[in-house]
Amino acid sequence: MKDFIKQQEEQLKSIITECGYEVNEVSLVVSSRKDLGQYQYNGAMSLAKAYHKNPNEIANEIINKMQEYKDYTNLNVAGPGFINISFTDEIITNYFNALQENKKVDIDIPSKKIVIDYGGPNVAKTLHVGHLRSANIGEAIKRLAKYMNYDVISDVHLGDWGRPLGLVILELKNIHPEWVYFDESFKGEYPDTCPITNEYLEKLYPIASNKAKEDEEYLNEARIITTKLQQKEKGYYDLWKQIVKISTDEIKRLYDILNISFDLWEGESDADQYVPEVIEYLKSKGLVQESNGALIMDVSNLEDNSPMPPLLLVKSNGSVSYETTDLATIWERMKKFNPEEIWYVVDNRQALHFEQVFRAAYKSGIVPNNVKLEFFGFGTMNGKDGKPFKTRDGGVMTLNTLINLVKEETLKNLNESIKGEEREEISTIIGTGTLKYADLLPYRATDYIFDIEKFSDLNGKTGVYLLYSTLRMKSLLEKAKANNIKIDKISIINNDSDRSIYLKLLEETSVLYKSLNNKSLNEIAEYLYQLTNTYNSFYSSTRVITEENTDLRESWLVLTEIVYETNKTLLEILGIYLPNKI
RNA sequence: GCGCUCAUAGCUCAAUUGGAUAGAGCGUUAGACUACGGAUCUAAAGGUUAGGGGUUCGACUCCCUUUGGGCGCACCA
Repeated sequence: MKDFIKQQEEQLKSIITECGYEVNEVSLVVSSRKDLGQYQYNGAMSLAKAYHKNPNEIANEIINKMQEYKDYTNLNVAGPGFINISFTDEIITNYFNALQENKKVDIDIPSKKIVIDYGGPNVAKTLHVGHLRSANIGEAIKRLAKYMNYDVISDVHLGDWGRPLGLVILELKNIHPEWVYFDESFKGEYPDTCPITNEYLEKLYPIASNKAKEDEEYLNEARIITTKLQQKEKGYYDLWKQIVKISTDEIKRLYDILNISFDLWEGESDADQYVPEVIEYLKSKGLVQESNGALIMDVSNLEDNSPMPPLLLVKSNGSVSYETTDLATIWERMKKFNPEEIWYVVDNRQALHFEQVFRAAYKSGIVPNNVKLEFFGFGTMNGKDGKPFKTRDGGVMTLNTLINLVKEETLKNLNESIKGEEREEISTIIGTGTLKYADLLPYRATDYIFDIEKFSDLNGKTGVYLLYSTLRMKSLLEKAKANNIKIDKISIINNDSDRSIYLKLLEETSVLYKSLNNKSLNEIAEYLYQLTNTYNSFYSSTRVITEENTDLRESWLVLTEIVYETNKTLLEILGIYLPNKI
């Protein structure tokens, strides 16, 4: 069914038209002066400009017409021409009773086909805190878009084709030169299992990376191996396949704990097969130049007020840059899925890189102008010192460690009656929920400070608080059902305490639209808290089950059910699991 | 050097994209309740929105400028 506020906006629009004014869109917003009304309409001021009239006069014409309807109470005009509107309890309860039968509000925006690219973990490198945001924010954006009926394809876009792999393979070659992978004369079948464990693999990369920083020779060898790998040279390529497999298994394990999943597990290597045709294509368009032995493409514009560096296609040593891989990935996605938009949920620091890649894609015609490539950057998670979050001894904090940290903090306060395996499971669910909620609460693009005690606070704007409160609603409903109390229909709004919950519920749809529009989840996270807090305030002042007025008791229970269902839906959109108990 | 970005209550973050009196959480102070799950609820104090100028009915928001952070500037990804 149609959203209540949308219905009201349409009605108001026709009222304004009747008054003789033309408006494109009428938007009702929650009042910033609750003492004057529940909602406000600010359009009289802009109409005044267009019609050269006094805004106050226009506002009064509009409310005079509104008086003819039975939906409103306490209509008034204030200030330069703000129209304040309140709705009758009757129309509100009617709406929610109808909604209980129809379940979901209509989504009235056209569906779009989207490819969303987030996560971006690197094979052979340990997942660290930096990977949390992309995965967490990206996952929630994906879920939101799906909820809003978009046709979404998510792709993890593994970093599996660059120098880190060359480094790791070189290190293995130095330690185990006898392996068949490194025997050029080897003609047989390579083993079908990986010769090393993932744990060992993750230790290798930092070692190799440090060597490369100090030893030019070593770095050059790694470059050569990287190039050979990219040319799919036997042995190297086979070993690489094994490495990718064990590494991906570990990545999947961690993402699974975090309730993060992907439709596609493609990587840079999958786009590699398109690189030659992409470069040929660019050449045929006359867009490729040689510079210092490398192939580059100019992506500058006349309007640029600062120098735009060229896009590096092929490095002077012959290996492929990640600009080209990203371009080839776009090429592949256009060919396979032909999406209307491609979204990138990536660290803010990559803004320039994607600006270059997007320009190249449009300039060359790989992407037509009517397809939108969008970069949704996110800020850094910092420690209390305002610098990127580290372990106590200053090392890189792995995602695994971070999850365990939050889990331990959760265990400190977890109900003693929960024991054994269940205790383990529930603390993981609450810990990750806490972590994810805290990460989604600030606006996507801002840097924020990670403070574990604050995020796990039982009493603040936190994931634990939400989960606890939501479970308490559930338990209230179960208790009512156990006592055979009917939960069917709302007939009474008692006072401001429950009315404010209904009003808060009316805001849900606009929050979802706004959030989708901005690709930011903080609106949803904040709303979830507000709704829950409004409900808790009611809960603490009201004894529902023992209420003697059975109509009132039933109304309250239905209200509880709606809030509970709304919380469940929104937590689901944010990708936060609701445990069975806390 | 050039560019991007940020600066809001003691701390951590918001602000419907230009709307009325800038809001939350924590912390502080003062309260409520043998509780349908207390891991709760109520209230108060706390602000020259970094400084200055401009645009208009109206600015945290847009423009200019100063100061101070963060980040990025082709052969790492």
